[in-house]
Amino acid sequence: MTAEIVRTIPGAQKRTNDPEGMRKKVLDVAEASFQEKGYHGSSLGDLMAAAGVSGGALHHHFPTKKALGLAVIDERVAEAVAKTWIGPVLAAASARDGVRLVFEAAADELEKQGFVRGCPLNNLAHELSLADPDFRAALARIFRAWREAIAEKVRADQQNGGEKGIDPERFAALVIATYSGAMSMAKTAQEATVLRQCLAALPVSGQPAA
Amino acid sequence: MTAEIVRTIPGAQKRTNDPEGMRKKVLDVAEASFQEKGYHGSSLGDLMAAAGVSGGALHHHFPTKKALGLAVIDERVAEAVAKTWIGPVLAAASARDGVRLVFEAAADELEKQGFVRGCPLNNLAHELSLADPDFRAALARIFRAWREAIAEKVRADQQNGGEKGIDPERFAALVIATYSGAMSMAKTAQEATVLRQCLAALPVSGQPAA
DNA sequence: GACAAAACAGGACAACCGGTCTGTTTATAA
DNA sequence: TTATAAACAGACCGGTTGTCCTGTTTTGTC
Repeated sequence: MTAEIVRTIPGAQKRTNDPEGMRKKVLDVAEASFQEKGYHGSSLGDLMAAAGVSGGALHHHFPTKKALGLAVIDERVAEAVAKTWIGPVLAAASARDGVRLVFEAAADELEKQGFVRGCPLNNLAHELSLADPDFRAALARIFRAWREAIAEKVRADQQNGGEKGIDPERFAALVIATYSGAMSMAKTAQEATVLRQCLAALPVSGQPAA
Repeated sequence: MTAEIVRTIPGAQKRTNDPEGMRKKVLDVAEASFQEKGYHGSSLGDLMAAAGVSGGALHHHFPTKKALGLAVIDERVAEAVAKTWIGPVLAAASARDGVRLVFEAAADELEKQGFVRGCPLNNLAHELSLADPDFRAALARIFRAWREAIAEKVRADQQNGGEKGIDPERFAALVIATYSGAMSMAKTAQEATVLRQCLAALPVSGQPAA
């Protein structure tokens, strides 16, 4: 054992001018393109050009287009739902408050951008759920985690004496369905007002009346 | 003016063994395929084979694939929404009753089939809204007609002394968004229970509580 | 029957897509 | 230094797609 001490961690290679790896760049471009043009509407050639990546590099990190799609779903879409929905709801004073905050934040964001791309999860769910069982399973997992997080928040509120008289599972289903459908309508109409209308009609405001 | 009286209407020709026209056959096949495999996922070759139509015939009735897509949206999807939603709601005793009936009918149908294809309008809306302005406009028209029909039913109920305390526009937005989102979740989970959960959480039952 | 236009049939084509293949560079370990 | 394998580069190929083009048949009009 006259060899020197290893000074680099095996498996953690870094490129000269690419400290974070080319894989991340591809995922960034793919995530954006899948949302705007869909999975089938995004060709690998387009992604390669947009990311500045050669065909060999892309094939090295993602052997097939399906592998890239699954990576986007598992790593990016799931993270987006966790960041924009699950986190804020769990951090809010109550489930109802959290839902209202997220709806308002989403509407504000859409109006600020002036362009509605839709919900990443729903966009891919519609296109890929019936096309491939693996895609469907990956998307269903995200929906389930989303629902369970909201339902669990309601149960926690109820143990603290709040949110009486509502069914956790039903509330979670209603909230997610309404949000998804409202984003679908907003995307088609290219207008965010329907999101605020749905929020006002939901039983999360002062007067739950529709 | 010695000519005889015309005895046939110009432009209303009929084929020998095709009394209803080949155009209808193509629309039937395209409508079904677009819903299951999407617009981009349905190749003209597949449609030609499924409909038993030659390329020349298809090109004669629909010069481009986009023309076929617009025809499916304008003639079939709009009609489907009118038949399964607008009609039953207008015929019901009240808007709330109508919504509940349609939700239950949809859930029954899904459970009977054992397979969830999703809402035709939403499926195409997600795939085509951002892809083409003409598609988006056609789909937005259907959404708008859907919303206005439900809102108008609520207003009619209110003039008859019912459905007090609810905003017609908000109610319509909530109902359609919830239905669309619930169908999206049902499609991804391949299960119809979420539809019944959303119905129970909607303010159309005896106890509107979520 | 003669003529014109619509309604089809079916092949051909250029463009594109996803995947594969063979090199070349770079980093790690001995 | 040298061996080794990962990280890329870039050309290539078979298959598919949407569209177009040229014939042939049917339908309606004079």
